[in-house]
Amino acid sequence: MPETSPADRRRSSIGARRNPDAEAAILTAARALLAERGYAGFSIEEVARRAGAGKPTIYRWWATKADLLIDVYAAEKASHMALPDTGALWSDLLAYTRALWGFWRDTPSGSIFRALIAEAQTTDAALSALRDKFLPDRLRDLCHMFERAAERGEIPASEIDDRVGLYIGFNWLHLLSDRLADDAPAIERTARLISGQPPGRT
Amino acid sequence: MPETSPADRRRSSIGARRNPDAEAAILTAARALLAERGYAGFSIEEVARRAGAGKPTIYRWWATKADLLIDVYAAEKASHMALPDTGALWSDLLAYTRALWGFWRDTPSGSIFRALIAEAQTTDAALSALRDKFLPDRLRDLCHMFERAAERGEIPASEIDDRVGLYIGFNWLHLLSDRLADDAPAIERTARLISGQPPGRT
Amino acid sequence: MPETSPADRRRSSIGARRNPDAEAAILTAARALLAERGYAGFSIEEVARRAGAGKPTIYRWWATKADLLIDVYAAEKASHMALPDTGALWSDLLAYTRALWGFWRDTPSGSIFRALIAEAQTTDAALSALRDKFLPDRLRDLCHMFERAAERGEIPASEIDDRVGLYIGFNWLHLLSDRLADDAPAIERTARLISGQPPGRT
Amino acid sequence: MPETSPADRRRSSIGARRNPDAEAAILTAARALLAERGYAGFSIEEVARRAGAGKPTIYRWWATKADLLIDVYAAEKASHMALPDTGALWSDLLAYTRALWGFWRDTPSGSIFRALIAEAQTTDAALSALRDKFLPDRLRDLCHMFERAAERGEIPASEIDDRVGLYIGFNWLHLLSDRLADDAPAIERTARLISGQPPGRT
DNA sequence: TCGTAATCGAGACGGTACGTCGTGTCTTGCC
DNA sequence: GGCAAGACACGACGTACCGTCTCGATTACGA
Repeated sequence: MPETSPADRRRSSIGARRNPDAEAAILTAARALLAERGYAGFSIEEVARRAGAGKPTIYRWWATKADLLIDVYAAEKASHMALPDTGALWSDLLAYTRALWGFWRDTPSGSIFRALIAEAQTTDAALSALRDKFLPDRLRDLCHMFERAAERGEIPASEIDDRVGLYIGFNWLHLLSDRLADDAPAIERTARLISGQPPGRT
Repeated sequence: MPETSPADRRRSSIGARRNPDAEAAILTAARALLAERGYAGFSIEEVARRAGAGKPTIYRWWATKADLLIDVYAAEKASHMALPDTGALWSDLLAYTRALWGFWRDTPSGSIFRALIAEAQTTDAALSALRDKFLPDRLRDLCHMFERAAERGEIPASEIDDRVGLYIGFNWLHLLSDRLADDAPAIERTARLISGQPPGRT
Repeated sequence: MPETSPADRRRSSIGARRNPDAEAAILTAARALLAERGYAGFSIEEVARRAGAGKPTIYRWWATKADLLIDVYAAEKASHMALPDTGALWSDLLAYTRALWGFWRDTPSGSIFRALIAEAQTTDAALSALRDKFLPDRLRDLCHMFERAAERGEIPASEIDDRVGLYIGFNWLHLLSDRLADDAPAIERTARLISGQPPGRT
Repeated sequence: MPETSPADRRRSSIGARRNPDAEAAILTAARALLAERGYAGFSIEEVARRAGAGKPTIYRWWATKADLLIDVYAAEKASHMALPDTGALWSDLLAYTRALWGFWRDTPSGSIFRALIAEAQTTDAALSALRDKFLPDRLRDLCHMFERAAERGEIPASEIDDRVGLYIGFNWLHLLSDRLADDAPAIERTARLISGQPPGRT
């Protein structure tokens, strides 16, 4: 009697369409791998191994490593980060920055994002994905915060994009150079600079 | 008569010490390779091939890829970039940014720097080098510009580091996301933001 | 009025039984593929692609690659080769060999046969098919020729099988080592050896 | 104290030249793999795994699978098969055939040879190797036997090549169709046919 | 007359192997 | 001891097929 092996839970096709189980397993495996070994240890080969998936299944749905990283990051971000609304840009920035840096430090997200940027320096497709797909999304998210500030008269509407750019650059710099310690005073000073808030006021 | 064999340009040991010819050949080859093929095509293997060097020779003198990249970038930067002194921070920034972006666009330096940052996301040694050796150098250079502005009363001395940080982040962001086009108005607006210069004045 | 959509030539099920159109399309595609790309390029995947068939349809009707190859070869051979009857074994062999080699050279049949033999070295099922189904068929065909010769007293009846074996081996050797050029004198000499015909007589 | 692990017998480079240890390990692994799993289970990947060798090392020295198979077969054959010299061609053939078939049955050599022929139907390079390198070697070996017979007057010198061809085809046919049983009477009858020896004489 | 059953095309699935590239280490033999 | 050269074990790359699966549609046939 051929007993059903307990470990025999091979995931199979569910017809001529994408299998959400496989997708989930792959994203989970990718996330875990980045958490454990960072970009250096991140390979499609190992993701496939952990997900119990075939490499072609990964390549079928994610043309480049960057596409996979973007999906992993998106899932992560959606479930963790929310834009604050404190009533003032500089305190919004303060809150958001501390949350973001913590998010980057304490979840795999920091590694994922670093991987994504590194990958973009290697592959043209990844660079395009970063520039044309990922960055605009981030920009749009953050713009809301600055638009509210503009509506409140804290900053000129014409400076929204430039200030958002400064803010993103500030965050990238600290992420990429591994300086995400929660240095509250420094973050506060920079938040004031970006929001145009003179020091001292609360 | 010592016949000059046409193919006989093998570079050999000059005794028990570093051969500067080999070093120069390696740095030159690395620079050229990054210029032609970017970080994606940059490998120790190929550098050795082009330099007519043995791989162990490279590993002997540069423990990591990042060390090699730093040397290549240093040689490059020294020979090209000078800090402007126009008498006002915002016009200093305008001039320097346009020069820097042009430098990054038109020489291999942009590729080299991108490679260095990418490498730092892969290798711990490279990350340390970037954070502890490379970044402080850049900071120090730029501080002079901002210190002069502080002396002129354009910005508070306490904000120098934060403004320099903002400025570096701004440049990194554009380099890494491949947006180095010479968009003069955008650069000018950002220069004003960073220098605290209200729009409209010259 | 049943409008004839121009692109609507999808072949569908005709009920709970084998669709002869599908079978024909698959055999045709397999034949064409072997003709164009030989055994190296012969894959079930590609056959399905060309035939516009689903892979399971192929696997349903032909358990192994060899089964498919046998069917393709059978259809091919039936339509082309006839046994000569010249009145003498050695001239029968001469005629048949030249016809066979030409057949192998000028139609896909050579490729098909080579594929079949190669496949038999990989798969046990194919080996069995070759040994127990295919080879006996060939033997039986050729035996007629030799039996007639035995009746004419050209060769002893006891040697029929051995001589047929020699003849088949001779043909296989030339097919598998890609030496099917129409070298008339060599073929004639070998035909004489196999038929026991002393040289010089006609 | 970093004790040397007992399993730490990684084979390394011995300088800029071929390492005979690696070569031997690869040939041995290839032989064993073919013995165990036949051509179906023979892959460069698995050979590398068993030999503790890198795939590039194999590809460096053997451009095609066929080249590797030829070397494995050659080593095998040299160490096992010797040409008999009984004083009569038909008994030479009898002895050699029985030895050869036994060799093919009882050592991996049969599998190796079958693999080689199969491979030649897949890859042009393998076909060339078989036709231009391997077969001529076999032919030359066997010719000696037939030349001696010609000197003794048993067969005409003009028929040597043709008879050798018949003999090789006979052996191939039986190898490829898996009929290597030691059927002494059939072998004897065929040996007589090829050697032109009338039945009954000793 | 209408379910049931087996067919069809399509294509995703987990895998294995392909042949290539780069890694960092090692050794040789010359200088 | 530095040097060019290049072999070595390793492992990732992205691709091609394998043989299995599940789908939704299309018929034929039996209840």
